[in-house]
Amino acid sequence: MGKPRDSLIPGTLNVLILKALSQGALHGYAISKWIQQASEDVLRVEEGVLYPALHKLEKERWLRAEWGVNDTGRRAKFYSPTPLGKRKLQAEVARWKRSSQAVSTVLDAEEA
Amino acid sequence: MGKPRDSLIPGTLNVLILKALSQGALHGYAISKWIQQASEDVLRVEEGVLYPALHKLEKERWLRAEWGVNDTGRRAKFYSPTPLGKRKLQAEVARWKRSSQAVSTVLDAEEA
DNA sequence: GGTGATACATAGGTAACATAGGTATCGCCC
DNA sequence: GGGCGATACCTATGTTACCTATGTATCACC
Repeated sequence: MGKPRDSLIPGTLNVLILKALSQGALHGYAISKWIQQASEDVLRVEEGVLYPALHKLEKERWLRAEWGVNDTGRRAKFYSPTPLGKRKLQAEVARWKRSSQAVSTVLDAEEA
Repeated sequence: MGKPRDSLIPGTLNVLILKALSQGALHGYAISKWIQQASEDVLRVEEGVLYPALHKLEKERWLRAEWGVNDTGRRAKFYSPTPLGKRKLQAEVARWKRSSQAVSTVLDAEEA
């Protein structure tokens, strides 16, 4: 089962979730759609991956969750970042930039 | 206090190895050093991670291995890419660019 | 003869993602 | 009123891939 990692780059899901919530609370399904649209359909987060990740982030107090109602009247669990989560977003974005830049530098290297 | 060093981005090791070998055969230890230097010391590949990865790539016929002697006269196992490995390098570089660009696009998106 | 660098290797643990299922509501169309 | 797709949540299991620790051996150097 757990085959090639095609869709997501492992290790990036948490920061993508935090980024999705940086503009305001969203429920899980909307987070998934937001990431998909913001990435112009390159990134897809399957629900079986998203929900366990949200539960873990809530448990670690990066996010807090609250049941509510969406704009069409349906029940949904809305997530928003805690202060810790906001700090983590900044740190994780910086880490991504540093590491991904390093990888790109290596892959662009004109070998000597 | 050197530069901050992060663990590898999961899924990038194979392509980094292939890139290291794109200009000619190298032995394992030299691959590790090459990646470290090409990334300006940001990326570091521990030996316990590198050697199993090399064995796997050899088994999957991305690489072939040959025992030889390095320039100081020591025995070492030299790896070089197979034709399959060369195709995989191109494909993996393209996949990395596409996916990493998508992540960066999302993380750079305007916030509220 | 002790230390550090080179060079290879395996073992055990964990985190993360992929896949596959499951429940339930709602709107729409036939 | 039955079927279907979209929305919205959830869990269970499999597998990969990396992390850490540990081991062997050679060689240069002081």
